[in-house]
Amino acid sequence: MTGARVSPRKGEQQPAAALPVARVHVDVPLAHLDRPFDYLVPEQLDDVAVPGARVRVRFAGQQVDGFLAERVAESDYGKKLTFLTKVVSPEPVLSPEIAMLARAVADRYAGNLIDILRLAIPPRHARVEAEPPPDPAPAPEVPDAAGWRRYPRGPAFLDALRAGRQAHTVWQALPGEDWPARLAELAVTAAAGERGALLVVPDYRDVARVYAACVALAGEQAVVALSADVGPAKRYRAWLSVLRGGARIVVGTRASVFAPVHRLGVAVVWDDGDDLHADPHAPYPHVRDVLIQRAHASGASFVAAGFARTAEAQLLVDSGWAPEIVAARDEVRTAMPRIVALGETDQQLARDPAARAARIPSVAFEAARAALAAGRPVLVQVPRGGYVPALACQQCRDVARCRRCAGPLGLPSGGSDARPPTCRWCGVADTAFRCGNCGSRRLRAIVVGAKRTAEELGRAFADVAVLGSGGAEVLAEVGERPALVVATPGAEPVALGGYGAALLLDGWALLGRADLRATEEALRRWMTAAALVRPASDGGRVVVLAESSLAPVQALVRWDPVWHASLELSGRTELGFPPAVRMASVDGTPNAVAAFLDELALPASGEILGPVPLGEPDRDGVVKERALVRATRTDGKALAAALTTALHVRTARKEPDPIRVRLDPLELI
DNA sequence: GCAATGAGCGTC
DNA sequence: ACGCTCATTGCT
Repeated sequence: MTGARVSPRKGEQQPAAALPVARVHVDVPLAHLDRPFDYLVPEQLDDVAVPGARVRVRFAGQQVDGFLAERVAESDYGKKLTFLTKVVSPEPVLSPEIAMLARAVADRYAGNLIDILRLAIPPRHARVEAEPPPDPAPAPEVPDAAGWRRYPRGPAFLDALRAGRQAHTVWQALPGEDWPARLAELAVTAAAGERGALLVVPDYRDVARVYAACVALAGEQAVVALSADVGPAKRYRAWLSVLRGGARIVVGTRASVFAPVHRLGVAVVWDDGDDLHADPHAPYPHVRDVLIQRAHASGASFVAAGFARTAEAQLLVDSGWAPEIVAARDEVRTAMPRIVALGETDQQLARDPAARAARIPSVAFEAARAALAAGRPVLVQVPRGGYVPALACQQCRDVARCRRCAGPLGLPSGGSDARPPTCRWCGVADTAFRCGNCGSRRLRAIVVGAKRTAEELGRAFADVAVLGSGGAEVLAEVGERPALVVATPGAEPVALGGYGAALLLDGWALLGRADLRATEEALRRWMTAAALVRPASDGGRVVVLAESSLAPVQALVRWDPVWHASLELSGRTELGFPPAVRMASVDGTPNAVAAFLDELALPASGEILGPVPLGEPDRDGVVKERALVRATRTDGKALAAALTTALHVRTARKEPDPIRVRLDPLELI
């Protein structure tokens, strides 16, 4: 045997000569298996088993998909390794940058890496992968950015982008702003300096508008639109052209935050308060948070932009991390429509019999009539169904809050009317409610219903076309002619030349929601609609049916989103809610929640609220529960780590009842 | 004293 | 969902 070459037996595999160990992320849904596993690379697969490739491996007796993270010289596993089964494709779809980002995001949300990778990397389409890549687009010219001169710090920000300096900002767009053009200018400025740009917007209508604006400045080759709404082949082709460096500018919806843009220069989120920016699948990452994480890791600039401002964006401004870009008050006054608020007491009904039948206040009726007479469309914003009713103070209409934890009070469902109002968060009944704002002891249930008003409004203007936008049928834009455009929030079509007037009829529905973000959301939706209306000097008018003493109503009338966001943030700080603290909701069966909380090793600042019952019994008669867990922002990482560890313990023990953990959830009921 | 059977657990 | 370990059981 000495000196004899050991020839491999038939069918026996040999490991690759160099870097024979592949570290693989396997696609299994169990939390405690969220780490790389080592496999041997057979010599036949040596040249295709590249870092970032999709692979298949045998794992616990099954063939599973995975991503090859890296090739290393040896394993520290200590036992015998199995060989990779196959390399699905040598396309390096998981770049090191995205792998690091996905890991950071998974950790931030107490989730699995593989769940993030499934979101970040679209399904493969073999035929598209085989197509020859298009020629890379040349760097575009620096665009003219005169539109940014209306904002004092705007040109300086563009200078930073052009020079490739990292600069973060929170931008408040002026009413009527052609914001897709402004975002395109940011992106093309970065691209002119051979850097990439990522523009993330709430929905596909916005993608189409911003894409068109970018193409107008930089040409078709330089831009791709990423959205799950297009077919798999088209989607993978667009994504691959980003991966291969063909397109520098990406416009997309929430999953595009992970687009493998080369040399990212600027990452922008438009309207970060829109709940479409929160991914609905575990671990529920939010666009704004991911882009902040990404800007931090890659040296890119970050922009949160919108007509309104969230408390989260306000915190970025207040902390000094993202100095704001806002127009001067004079500029705001010139750009905005005339806005009036009508509370229930000021709603003098119109004299016109048809308008009286529609229960439309005369001010609103007159605004609509004047706009239609001038040949312009009128926007009517009506509420969507399905809001959770809550309790409010009879006197000042402030949402009734729990004295212990400041959660919203509601009437316990299914019981008799005699039961006292109970906190939806901590479950404590409040038998002696007293309003924190005005001291009144009387409560009222908040009622929803204004859709009929809009329908009847059509009858009041019998000879005018009524167009609907909302639900399944959403209009992108309407023309420059008289029409009543009835839309639910988020589905407002853009009007060429602007609306002549807008009637915002959903005040009670928006403000009455039993939600922490109800006022912020109301203002955001109103501003989004009101921003589509012509300036006051051009006859533009907005009527909102809500009490003018309320903070979001005042913020709308004065067009002061910054003031409202500051107020909102200080309120949340006082109450101990996000973004002032880090909070997690923990949902599951009562037993599962109790066992999970028992296992949870909270950081020093950690605190548990609840659990409280959640909704109605399911078909097994079990009422799910929700607990809220909070910690200081400094302890945010420790909180996420503690939640992750507790989840590991549960999946490792194969506990049958699942626990759902969401960090900083949008809805805190 | 030791094989046969099954529950539990890690998964490379 | 496979396949390994280890404990318990039952029989010599």
